[in-house]
Amino acid sequence: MPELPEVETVARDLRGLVVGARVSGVRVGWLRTLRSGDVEAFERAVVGRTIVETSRRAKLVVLELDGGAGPDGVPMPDDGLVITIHLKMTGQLFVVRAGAPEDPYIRLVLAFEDGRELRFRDIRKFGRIGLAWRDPVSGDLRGELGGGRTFKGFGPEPLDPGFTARAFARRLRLRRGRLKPLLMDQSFLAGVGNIYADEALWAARLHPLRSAASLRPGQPSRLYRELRRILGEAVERRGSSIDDYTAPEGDGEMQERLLVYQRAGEPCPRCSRPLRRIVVGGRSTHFCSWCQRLPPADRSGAASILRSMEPRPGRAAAGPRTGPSWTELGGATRRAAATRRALARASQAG
DNA sequence: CAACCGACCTGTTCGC
DNA sequence: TGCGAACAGGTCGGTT
Repeated sequence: MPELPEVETVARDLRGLVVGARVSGVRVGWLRTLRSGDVEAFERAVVGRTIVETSRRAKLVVLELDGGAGPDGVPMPDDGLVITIHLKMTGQLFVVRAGAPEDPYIRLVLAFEDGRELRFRDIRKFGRIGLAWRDPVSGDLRGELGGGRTFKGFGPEPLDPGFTARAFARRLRLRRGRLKPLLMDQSFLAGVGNIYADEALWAARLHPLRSAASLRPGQPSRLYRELRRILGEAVERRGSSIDDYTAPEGDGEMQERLLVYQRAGEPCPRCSRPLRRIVVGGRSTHFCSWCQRLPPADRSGAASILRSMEPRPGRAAAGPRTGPSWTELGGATRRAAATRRALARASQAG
């Protein structure tokens, strides 16, 4: 669930909690949480080093480390080593005192010399923690220590002041795919996931199945503008608290401002026609088929997807289930999620 | 290059 | 009431 705004919030919250903390030990509860799978190598690399900054790149939380100390206690030069944390869907980070009670979902712990711990909690075990390097020239993340895969190149940061509408349009011109998967392609643009892709496309009045090549003048800059506006507001509001997302210093409130995500069947805030849900690239996609038109050229390839669209009037009596009824479940789901988050926080509070 | 699928995981919710 | 299927979705690797 965490996308750019949520990960940014976690990185910012952590800054005040872990900058200056020196790593004294590592505890691994689920081996595959470590990208390299090599606990000893990870320990050797990070124990004795101090976290000097926290940041975000794409959907990665980045903990920047100093050079640590050599055998004789002499400070070692900064080699740009960083710890990378990908929360994937259910990852959470907490800072607590050592010995605080913990539940069975703690997958990795960084112990600090001051008696506190950074705990990575992840119900579904998809999250990954690794080691990488900050390239002194480009400033971007490089490689992976310990035999893990290298990061594929991340695209530009949508909120980077240097990322202009012109640069976005230029990038768009190089691609031919559909807009929704394109926005979520981390090598095209960094940090956008399912929620904010849907919101931005609706705000820009562009159909998720629209091909990038079919955009008319003015549309790329509109998409650029809406995407930045929504991501910016979401960062201000500390992200959307949906399902398992929570930040070290508390939930966000952007979920109250989401206009189409998980709102299939509800009236479109712009035209009042019912919002639709389709599956694109295996992911739920929410849009308004009136406000977000598909040009004839894009229709043939999209026909099979659009045929499975819901909600369908009068499908209650018979026929296969085509998907959950978000309209009726949204509230209950969100309440359950809030309860889950509260429990998670309580179990980490110590 | 683009699209799609299965794998990775567990908890929740749904239909029967 | 219980049971199994569907679903949530970020990313990677493989195939078409």
